Order: sequence, then C-alpha cells, then structure tokens
Amino acid sequence: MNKRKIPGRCVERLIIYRRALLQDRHLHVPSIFSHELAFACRLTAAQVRRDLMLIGYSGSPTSGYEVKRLLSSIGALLDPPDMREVAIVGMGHLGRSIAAYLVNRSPKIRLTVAFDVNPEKIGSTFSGVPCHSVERLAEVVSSKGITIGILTVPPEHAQAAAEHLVQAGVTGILNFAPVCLHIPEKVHVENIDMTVALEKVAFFACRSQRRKGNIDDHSSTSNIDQTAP
Amino acid sequence: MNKRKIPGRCVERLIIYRRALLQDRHLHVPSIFSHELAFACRLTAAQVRRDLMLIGYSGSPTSGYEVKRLLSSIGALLDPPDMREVAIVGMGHLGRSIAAYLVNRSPKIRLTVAFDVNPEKIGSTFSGVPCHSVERLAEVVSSKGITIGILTVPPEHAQAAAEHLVQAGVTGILNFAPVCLHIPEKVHVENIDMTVALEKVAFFACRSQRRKGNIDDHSSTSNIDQTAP
DNA sequence: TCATGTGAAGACATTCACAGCA
DNA sequence: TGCTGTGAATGTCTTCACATGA
Repeated sequence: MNKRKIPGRCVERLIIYRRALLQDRHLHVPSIFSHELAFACRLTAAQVRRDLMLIGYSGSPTSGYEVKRLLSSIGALLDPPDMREVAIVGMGHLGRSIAAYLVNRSPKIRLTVAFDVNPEKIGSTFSGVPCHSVERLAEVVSSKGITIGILTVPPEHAQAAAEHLVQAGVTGILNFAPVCLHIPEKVHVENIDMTVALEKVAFFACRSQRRKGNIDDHSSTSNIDQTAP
Repeated sequence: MNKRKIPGRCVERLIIYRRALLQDRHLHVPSIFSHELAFACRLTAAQVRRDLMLIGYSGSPTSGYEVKRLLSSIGALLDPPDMREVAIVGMGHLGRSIAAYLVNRSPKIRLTVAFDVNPEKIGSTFSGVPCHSVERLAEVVSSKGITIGILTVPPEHAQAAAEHLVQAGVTGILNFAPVCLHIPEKVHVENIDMTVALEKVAFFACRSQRRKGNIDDHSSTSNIDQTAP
C-alpha cells in the first residue's frame, strides 16, 4: 500500500501486467491465473505472485485473479491521484516522434508542452503539443505545475536542459540523451540510451550462429530484460 | 576475458565507461582514477574498480588507469571481431528518427537495411539506409548475414516481425514495440519500452514537491538507472 | 488435484573495508 | 598519503518448495 517500499523492478512489471490485462483477450475474461499472466509477460508464475503479494492483492486458488479488481488494485498503486503534466525538451526528429508516440498513452499522464531552440518550430504544434522557446521553459513549467520532463536534446545540451528543468520544479526526468546527468538525486532520472542498448544487443547476440528455419522453440518462461535497469 | 561470464549490468557500464573516456576531456589526458571515471558516469569508485577487475584490466595505485590502454581493453571485450550488420523493421516516424540516431554510432555496428510495408517508402532511402518491402525480409537478412534486428513496428505486428527476423537468422533484437516478444530464448532481446519508462518516472517522481531555486545539490555518487533495467 | 501465498534459500549485485604498494 | 585490487559483508531480487484451502 505505501508506495515507497515497492522496488523499481516490480513497478516496471506492474505496468507491464496492466498493459497485458488491458488487451482484449484478457479484459473480456473474468479471471486469470498467475501462470497465464506470467506467460503473457514472459515471466515466472512465482514472480507474478510475489509482485501481487507486494501490492497487497489476493486472488483465489480456484479461479486465480479477478481481472477487473486486479486492474484497479494496480491502478490504485501506480496512478497518481492527480493528472501529471509532462514537458518535452528538444523537438528534433527524435523528439517529435517520441512526442507522437507518448501522447495520450495514459489517462493520468499528459504531454502538455514542448520546447525547442529553433525559431521555426517555436509557435507551432506537434501532435497537438504546443512548442515554446526554451527561454520560456522556467516560466511555463513552473506556472503549469509540470513535474516531469522528457529530454530529447543533443547530448551536449542535455546537462543544461536537465538543470533548467529541475530548477523549474521538475521531479522526474526521462532522458534520451546518451549522457549521464548530474542532478540532485532526489530527482528521479530514467535513462533510455539507445546507443548503449544497441551495443549491448550486439555484444550478447554473438553466440550460436543459427541456421535457418527453427522457430519451433516454445521453451516457456524466461527472464524479462526490461530496458533497465 | 571469456565474454560469457560478464554480467549484463557490467556490460552496460563498460559501454558507458568507453563513451565517457572517448570525450575530449578524458581522451587527452594520460590516465584517470577510478573515482574520476565513477563521477563522470554517476557511479561509485568501488563499482568501477570491480567492473575493470572483471575484464582483467589493472591500473596503478599512483596514476590510476591509462586511458588509451583501458579503451583498448574494453574494446577487446565488447567489440565483435567482425562488423555486425543491423536491419530495422518499421520506417514510421519513430523508425526513421531512430535510424537517423543510430546510424554510424559505432565502428563495428552498421545499420545496413530497412523494411516497411508502405509502398511509398519501399525503394527510398532514410539516412542513407535503403528501405525494402518486408516481403523481402527473409531473403535480404539471410543473404547479407544480418544478425541484429531493430523493431519499430506497431505493437500488433511486432510478434510476427520478430519471428520473421529470427527465422532469417537474427540472434539479437532491439525491440521498441510495447509488447513482450515470444521467441526462442537463445535470441537476445533488449526491450526499450518508452511507455513503461514514462509511467515509471511518473510513479517515482511524486515525492517531495520542490520549491524553485535549489539546483545547489552536489551530492555525489548515486546509482545508475539504465533503461533497463 | 491444482493454484495461491509465503518463508526460506539461492542467485545476483553492490558496497565496505583493508592489505599492499608506490 | 592516497590509490588499487579484492575478500567479506551487505543488500536486492528471484526462485524454490510446501502448507493451505477450494
């Protein structure tokens, strides 16, 4: 119940459970067993049960977990009571496509405003999100009570942009720039570093060179590898 | 030395160490101490020393680690002997900007070819990468010996696209689609799930609401929070 | 019989703390 | 003195295994 003691990994999985449960195939079924949910998310049944235990949800040994009730339990834990507003800084190609991708993904999280240095972009809207000059960042972020920032600026500007966001009152940053940000540790930073991810895949992909035509492997549970860690 | 026993987290950090070392500020200095490298990467000095121990690199207590020699040690471990070719599937806005972002990032990893279903995109090139029809995926991927696939297709097509990639001989997938892929576990999958990351930031960002004007915090070492998880 | 909830064990990752050395 | 390298301790996360209950 008290949010602070839920481990980060568990939060990620809860988000994934919710997404799986919201798919038609699960949403229109009264209940689901731990091993079914585990299979959908590529985890073990024990992991699922442990996570649900952590959020204080109980199922029944006969029918498993009630989907609707489980969804509201997860929502009660994950969703903030109030709407969270998000700003995105850097409206290059990456920023624009990420904005388009993330807009309207969650009922409690709204991408409200964008910032860029390029005068041609200032004043226009992208995916319905108005773009301002970064010079107005502090003013707009504070006045709208924005608490989350997405960084899609070039690496050399990421540190400065992050500092501006923090100074304006942001308490969480989703950083796409391939740099390590130096900001107060009370601000939660989530790094999405595609260059690292690609190199990591390249490193781990060099085992058994596969001959073609063996998609027959249906080995069941394996571990999640979620971005993150 | 033998790659298989290096933990995934450590690999991520090694990639980050290398990136930090390649910055001008470090590249033009003969040597670096563990705490300096740690600071640049927002880690602890002990963590850095432990990681470098794992790859069998030794520094000197007086001058620390020789930057150039350390770089080649990391490269010897991370870099494949041969060039790795990468295919990207899905050339929507996200796919195109990710392609632009990842092209020419690493000397040993080359984004070679793209695929899409849209006839208007087939035949053109994006960031210098030629785009083919997905119908030719198996043929092109096998013939070019491509071993890594990037998935930027809509979620409902991700599973099928992943299976095609695996069947064509891919052994590593960087998946941007917000779904859990069901493929043989010998294929390394790295998930970059922006929707999960954003919700996670929103969850953890709701602590102490900050008043403005306190960027003065210079508290030192904290943990990495790399995408992944 | 089969699935849940959970203590205990195990695996994994990080940090501590100190010997050894220049 | 101040660093590295590393055994040991600690902390975190995952899996095992079984009591319990329908």
